[in-house]
Amino acid sequence: MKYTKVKNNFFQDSTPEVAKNLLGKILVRVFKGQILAGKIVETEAYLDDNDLASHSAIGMTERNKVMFGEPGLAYVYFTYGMHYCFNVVTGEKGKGSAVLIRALEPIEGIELMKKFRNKSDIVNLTNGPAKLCQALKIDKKFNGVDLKTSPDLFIAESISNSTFEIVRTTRIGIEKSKDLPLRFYIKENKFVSKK
DNA sequence: TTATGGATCTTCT
DNA sequence: GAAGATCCATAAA
Repeated sequence: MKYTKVKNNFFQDSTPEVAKNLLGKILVRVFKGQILAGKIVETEAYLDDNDLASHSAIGMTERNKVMFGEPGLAYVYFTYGMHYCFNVVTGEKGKGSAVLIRALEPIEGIELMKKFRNKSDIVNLTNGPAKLCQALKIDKKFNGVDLKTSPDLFIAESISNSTFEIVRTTRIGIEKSKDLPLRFYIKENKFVSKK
């Protein structure tokens, strides 16, 4: 296999730590034998404590229960009547914390991504949480899937050892807990959704 | 180039 | 019945 999955304990660290460590890693999706892969360039942490913007802040519900599951699960939710967003469950089981993947840099399967997105410009393929779900055909079927064992959706180690600068700032697209510095992205990367 | 509003539907109150 | 971890087309400047 060209892509090597990250270790099982990768997801157990504190949520901001995992959010930071996810930068540069590869999100791999296998669709009907074809590989769709992208480098993770932007993430946001959603905590279990003192974070009103997190879905888990209201306690466990039918919608967010996956967030309270074991680290390494995929939490995929539907929002705004038309969009999916993809998260990775982190930290301790039962707490309710996760990392939202906000943007990717396409690596492989770009033609298929263009087809799914109905767009031709590469930058617009995966530079947003709902866009990357559309490009990789991630929908609610993946909610609760274990990224540690799933053959068709997982996180892989970085391909090159190239270093990059990480920017840490406040999250976007939310109304509560806006002041928490829980958004991470790769500096100077044009696939980041917003500066 | 920035601002604004519409799409569209699940979940929770 | 209201809001939402968004995106896109269109309008205004």
